[in-house]
Amino acid sequence: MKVAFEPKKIEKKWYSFWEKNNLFSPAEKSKKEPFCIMIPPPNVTGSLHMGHGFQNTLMDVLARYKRLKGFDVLWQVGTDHAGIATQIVVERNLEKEGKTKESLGRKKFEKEIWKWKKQSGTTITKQLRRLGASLDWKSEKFTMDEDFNEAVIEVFCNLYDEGLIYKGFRLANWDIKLQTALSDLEVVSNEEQGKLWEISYKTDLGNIVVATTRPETMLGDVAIAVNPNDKRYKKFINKKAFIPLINKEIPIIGDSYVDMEFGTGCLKITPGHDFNDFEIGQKNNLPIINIMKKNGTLNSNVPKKFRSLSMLEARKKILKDLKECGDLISEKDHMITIPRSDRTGVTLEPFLTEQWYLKSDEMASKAKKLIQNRQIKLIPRNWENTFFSWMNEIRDWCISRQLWWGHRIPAWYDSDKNIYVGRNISEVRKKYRLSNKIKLKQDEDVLDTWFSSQLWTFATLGWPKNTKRLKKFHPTSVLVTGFDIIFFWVARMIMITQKFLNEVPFKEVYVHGLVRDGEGQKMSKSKGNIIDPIDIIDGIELEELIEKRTFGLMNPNQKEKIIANTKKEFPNGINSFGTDAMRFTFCSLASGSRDINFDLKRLEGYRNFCNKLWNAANFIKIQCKGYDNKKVLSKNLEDFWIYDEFKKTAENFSKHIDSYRFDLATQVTYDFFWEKFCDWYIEFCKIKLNDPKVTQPEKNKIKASLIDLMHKSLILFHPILPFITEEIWQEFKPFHKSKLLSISQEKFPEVRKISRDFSKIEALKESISGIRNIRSEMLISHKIKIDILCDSKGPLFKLLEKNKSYLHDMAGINKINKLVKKIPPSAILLVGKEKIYIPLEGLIDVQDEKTRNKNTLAKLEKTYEGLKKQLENKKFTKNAPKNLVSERRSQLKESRAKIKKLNDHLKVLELI
RNA sequence: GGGCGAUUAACUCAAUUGGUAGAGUGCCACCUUUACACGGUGGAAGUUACAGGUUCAAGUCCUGUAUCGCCCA
Repeated sequence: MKVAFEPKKIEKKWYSFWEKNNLFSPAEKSKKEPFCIMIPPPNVTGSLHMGHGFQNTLMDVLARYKRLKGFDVLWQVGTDHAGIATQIVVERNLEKEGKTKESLGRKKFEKEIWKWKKQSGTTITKQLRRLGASLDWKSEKFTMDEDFNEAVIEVFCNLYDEGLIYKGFRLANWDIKLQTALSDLEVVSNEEQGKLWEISYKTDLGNIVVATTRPETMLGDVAIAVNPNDKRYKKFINKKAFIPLINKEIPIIGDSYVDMEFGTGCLKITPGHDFNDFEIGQKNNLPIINIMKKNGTLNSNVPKKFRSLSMLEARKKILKDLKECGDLISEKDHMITIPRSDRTGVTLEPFLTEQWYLKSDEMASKAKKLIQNRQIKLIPRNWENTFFSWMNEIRDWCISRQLWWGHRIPAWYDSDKNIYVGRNISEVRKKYRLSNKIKLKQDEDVLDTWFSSQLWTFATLGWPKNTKRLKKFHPTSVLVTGFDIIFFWVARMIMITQKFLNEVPFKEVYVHGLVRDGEGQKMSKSKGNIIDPIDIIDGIELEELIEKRTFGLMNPNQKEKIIANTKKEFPNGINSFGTDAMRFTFCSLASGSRDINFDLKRLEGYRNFCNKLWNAANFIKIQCKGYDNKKVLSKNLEDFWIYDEFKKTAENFSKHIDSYRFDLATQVTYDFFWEKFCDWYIEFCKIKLNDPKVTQPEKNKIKASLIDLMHKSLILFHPILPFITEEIWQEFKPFHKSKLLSISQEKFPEVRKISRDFSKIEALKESISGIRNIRSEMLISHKIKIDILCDSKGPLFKLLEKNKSYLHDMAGINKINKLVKKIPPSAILLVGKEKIYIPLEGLIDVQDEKTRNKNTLAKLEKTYEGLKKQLENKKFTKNAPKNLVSERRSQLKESRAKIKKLNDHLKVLELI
């Protein structure tokens, strides 16, 4: 074993070992209780980011922990075809070759995408392996797999036959760049600086001034609306107005929707290009005029001079023309909410198209009940509100996309555009009794990616076939996901699973936070603050990091800033920390809060922890060289104590993992191993093992205990630190003699209850710490061994005498002398009710000891006063729990005694 | 405008049903002690954003204010 832990040397080898031995697949015939987690399928051509790293670490901890606890675990792996994202990437690649998808045609383009998937689709799965994720690779799924597609078609056909899927002609959010409709959830609305224009319309009763943020849609106006209660405009209602520039006649209507306070109180109504206007139009039986083509330019419904202009160009021209004819009254700055495409960033246009919709209200109300009666538990629970508020306002879901990559909609049309829906064309002909002579053409559109992802929990298990896996693992145990996709994914899974399986998809949903950078900023390419988890694992030079962060920037102006920030934050690049340290850090940050600010400094501390574990193992290995473990354990006080500490730690660890408090689980782990096991237990053992007076059989017992505790600790830590624990466990095989192939097959460590009084060991530790403290404050070199005095009649003397080798090595104590009548000038240490005297002659200045004691006295008096005040309060003694009151009483007693002793001691010092 | 969350040590975060605030990093002092300097020993550091209230007792519960963030309109 090397001195310092080097993760690079061990990680890769163990992952391939696990995979080769198929350690992560569930056993079909196992009678163990099933436990199942579905991975939120990452984009097949994507790459790992910190969010993935965080999320998959937590899932892996759960999966490994549950295996140790004796469950038959399935952690289902797979990837998502990610319709829009993938299509965009492939289109961009083609662009570089001067090709477009149209020039290739649909079939060839699809082939190109599959080619790309084959080439880059393993990136993310390889990265998941680097994380140590114990996924069941044998059952890996892809949402575009043949059988998965069957499930998608099955669901679509059933929903259609039931009337829940329908085709509707209405406004949808239209991305002019992709030329597809999007669902409400793919819209990102942000406040942006815009303008408010006032435009004058001629009417029968003179001019009326309309306020608008989108003057270009004027060409599609069908009415002007005013509030019927608005005294200013009441008389205009039912009169005619004329659109400037085109002089088209439109009615003036009254509608209470119009806000009298906003703008001029006059609203132009353009149902073809505004969602609110659309509704007003429907209500008032107004026509709908669409003035836009699919690519965002104006169509033949506008005068020739505006045709083929983009919306923005049209705006400029219209404003110019209005100005010229004097109809533009004013132009003011105005903050407006601009809807943009989540994917392309372009401004979305409300656009009149025919799309497929899924009726959602009924399914939503059922899903709501499942959360309300806790059949599905959201953790932390406060996400319920968010969930309900969306469910209450759910709108029908636009599921069709005008893309070429995705599940083709199983609908066919005859020449009269009649719709036939079925699993395939032959089923359609049979179902609708259509002869072969009738020509049928399949719908060109594909389904929204989330339509297939919503089937993830059951389609991966074989549905619609009634497979053994489905029976065994569905409903799944827990879903681990971020709050950003509660609506997109979680809610829809609940709805669709309830509908088709009449079950919940999962019993619990652990909603974790989003990983941000050390300053709480969201990590994004444009901010240039992205950290790649693999770079944390392997490390990266500054230059390469800068290169990575500035490559392919949308806005090259940001480059300088990103370089400066990166240089400032990582002047020496990023060190290699290894997967285990990163996983430990992720866990330590998983407290249930919404934002996770990833701080590399924390990472460093936990890397050190891995090193500590490594070196403790190294120590034991050195000590036990050539030792044949007979597994007879040492049974001294400190042995019982450390086993008891381990027992508490293991229990707390379980408790915290079971309640998804990964941060607390890492805390108890760290505390036990470093503060208890290394700082005290190993130090005790070290002394005995080096002590020639200790017999060989006794030493063997100590070795057995060290090995056993190390073995148990490794298993306990394995869910969080899979690689280092596997490495040490394998190295320790000659000691612990397990016949298993891997630590991952072990059972969660159990320790029998130990009923002992540990006050002696606490007194011993307190004595050692106390003496060290005094020595340090008195600046006594650790090389100088000193004598102490203690009352031989009390139990402390016996304890110290028995453990004098510990005091010798750990506190630099030479002799423990009986108390003599004439106590020499000493520093005094209070241990419980007893005292330890450290004679000061020749060691320190008496004055220093006085100051030290006065400081201690002041602290003691402060706590004493506090306790006294509290206990004098009759309300406290009456109302507070009895055990608390008695605890405070004994605390008071103790501090009173301590104060007295210190005062006595000070008096003695005064005499010197 | 509605809703949710946050504000605790210099930084990043904890604190069970209210019971007298803890880690990691950093800081100070000493130590190259035979597992580990990615280490050891000891130490300093907080008016828990602010103002009220409830309570014997408030970081924790209630009300308000400020700042920041997210979601929905």
